[in-house]
Amino acid sequence: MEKHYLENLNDPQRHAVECTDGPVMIIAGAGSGKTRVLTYRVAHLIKKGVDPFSILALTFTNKAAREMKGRITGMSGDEARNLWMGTFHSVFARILRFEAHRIGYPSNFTIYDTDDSRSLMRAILKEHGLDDKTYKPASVLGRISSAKNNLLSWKSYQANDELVNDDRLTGRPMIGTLFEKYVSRCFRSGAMDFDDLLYNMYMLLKNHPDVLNKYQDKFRYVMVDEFQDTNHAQYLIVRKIGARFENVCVVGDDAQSIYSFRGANIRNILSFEKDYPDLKTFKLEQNYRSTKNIVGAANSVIANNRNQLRKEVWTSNGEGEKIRVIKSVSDNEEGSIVANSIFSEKMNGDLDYRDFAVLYRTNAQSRSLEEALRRLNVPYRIFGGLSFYARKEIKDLLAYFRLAVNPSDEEALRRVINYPARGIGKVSLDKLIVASDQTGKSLWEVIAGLAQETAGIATGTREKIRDFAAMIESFHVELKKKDAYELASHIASRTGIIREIYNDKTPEGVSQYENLQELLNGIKEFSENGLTDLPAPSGELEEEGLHTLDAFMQDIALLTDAESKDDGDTDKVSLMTVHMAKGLEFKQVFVTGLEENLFPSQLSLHSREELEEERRLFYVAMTRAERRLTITWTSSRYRWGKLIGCEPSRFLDEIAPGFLEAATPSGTVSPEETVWAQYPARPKGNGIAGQRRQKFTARKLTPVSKLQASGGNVSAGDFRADDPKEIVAGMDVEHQKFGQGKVVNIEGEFPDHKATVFFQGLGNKQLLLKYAKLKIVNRDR
DNA sequence: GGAGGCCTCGGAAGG
DNA sequence: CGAGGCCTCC
Repeated sequence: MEKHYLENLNDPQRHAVECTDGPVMIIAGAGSGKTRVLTYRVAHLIKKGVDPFSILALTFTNKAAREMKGRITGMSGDEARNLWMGTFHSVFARILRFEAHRIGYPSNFTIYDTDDSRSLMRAILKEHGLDDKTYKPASVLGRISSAKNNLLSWKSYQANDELVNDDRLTGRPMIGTLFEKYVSRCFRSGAMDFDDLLYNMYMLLKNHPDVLNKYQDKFRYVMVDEFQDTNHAQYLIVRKIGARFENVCVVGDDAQSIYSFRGANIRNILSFEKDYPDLKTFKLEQNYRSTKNIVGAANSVIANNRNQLRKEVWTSNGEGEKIRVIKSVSDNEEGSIVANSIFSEKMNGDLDYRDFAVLYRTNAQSRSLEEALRRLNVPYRIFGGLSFYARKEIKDLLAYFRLAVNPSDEEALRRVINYPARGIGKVSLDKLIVASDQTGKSLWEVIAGLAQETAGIATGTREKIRDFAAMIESFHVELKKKDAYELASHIASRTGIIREIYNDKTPEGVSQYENLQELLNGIKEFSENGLTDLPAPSGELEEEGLHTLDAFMQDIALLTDAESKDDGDTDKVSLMTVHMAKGLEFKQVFVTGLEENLFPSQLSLHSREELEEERRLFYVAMTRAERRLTITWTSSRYRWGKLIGCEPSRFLDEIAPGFLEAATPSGTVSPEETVWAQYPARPKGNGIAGQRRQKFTARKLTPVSKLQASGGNVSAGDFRADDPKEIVAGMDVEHQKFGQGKVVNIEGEFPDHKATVFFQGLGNKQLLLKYAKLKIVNRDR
């Protein structure tokens, strides 16, 4: 560590770092060096001789934990490895596995992700004959989730008049019962959902004084990042763990609290002051990120919020450019203005594409922006979207791994009992579930101990079920004998998954196959090196020997980071929602869609609290910009296929005029005037009411990254089918999914004529020509 | 069992 | 409009 590392800090930052003992709250304004203070504080503790094993640092995302740990390692060296630094969920999962026996769970419990929870809830609804329109799984689970986050058990829920009344009033009196069923099904499956990791952690500490004692004693220093995002359960757990030494340091910014919709409770900041009377509060108010114009404009907006802590963010940076506000007449024009502006500023300036970000309130807005960027060949990357582990093929294989570790895992079992197809159909499965319900046994117990007389399942099917159970059992037995990679690849081939997907020669199939290979490669790397992020709860060293599959599976459900795979070309414009942009910074930022009912969202307009959260969201958006901020809005846009008129957002009026560029009238930065000229004809400007979208906007998009990933020759966007009447035997044709093939035969009469087409690698396919979209590649016979 | 049709719904999203 | 879930038909 550098000798005078404290000199890298300004006064409030340094005070916050040096004040290591006793309760501390750091209110960190946007761009004020929050991460720097957190990392320095931990490094400082280590420097002072505090054992890293006794420092607990909790974050919300894996990314934040990873980055911070990396930076601390940079300052303090290898010792940082022993820090307990991770997300709330991963740290608690680690502890819960260690103490699982206390609460009746196996230590290899499964962690259900949102899909698992949903599928379980759907199953429960069906079993109870409840209509999933009235009882929408996601909304029922939402009620359960917020109960758990407020530390309410199903019993307390059912005993709570207010909640029960609410449910009766909304016509869903069964939610309390569903809560109970859901919890017992999870328990029977040896599974916890994300909320259970918090709920059970709290109950573990509350009901087991010796356990509480152990962890209070162990964690002498506790730190919490993004404190404004904590929910009630997280808050109480932190308070409990920190109760012995009271060396609890929380860092946050009330002005950037944008997650109340998922349970974050901004009042925790106020409770914290009440709970710790000798609390020391530090305010980081100097912004190092942005120009005076940007900081001033953002301040003027957030000043409209009534609920906030007093704080004055300032900067010694230069004035910079004024904020641009640009009006357009359609979402398409908004897109071209943004794209055009990026294109020309990249040309004229010292900026790379990666210095630009385009932000929006809702994902649906990305379409017109993408189209515009693509037309100018501006490379971009969309953040968010499907994580690697959320892909179907990955989840299928992981389901087998989950079963190998914990055969009681009902969701995994249901997912793969007939995938790849092995003749155990829906009817048999329903019978098994009925048997499970009647006996109170888990689905696995029913299957594993399948009695001769079980509820009228045919002998042949029973045989198949037995084979399946024996296969899972054999995987289970191998867990400790083989290393993760050996077992994983054995499972992949023994179950037939690999073969199934290898035989699928469609572009999708090929990409699925590559993804499975990537997963297996990751496991191989784990087998060789291990990858545990957190030290073992007891503090002793990791056991020597094999890196087994169950060890690999421990944290995998918690790795939900959206894919951040670089295809080598990282110089791209970033497109993302404002929520995703929190914590990031860019030299130039475009905030789009500043219209009433969009930003602020119309769903936020009925309460002051929600409107203030929207305003904080806009504040977050503005403060992402370092040098230049551009805000756009349009007077009409397509929403759900319909063209609607839009009014400018009230937030625009809240920006103090002194920070704004003189008004830019609509069309001043007209695309036609500049680079547009070089590109294919585009209908003249006024996209106002009535005008249909042009063909290029109606086309389906294939993201640039995907094109590259698949070798550049998949162009779903350009696929145009030919008239089926023209197709005759002998032609070469192309199918959107199956690729190129040769028409072997045509039978039947138009419009019911059917073609037999031979596709390379796929064999003959029967295609009804009135449905199958075929493009003629070669008319020669 | 799988593909395609029909219906519904529509805010943001970490673990 | 487009995605996702369920249902139906072959």
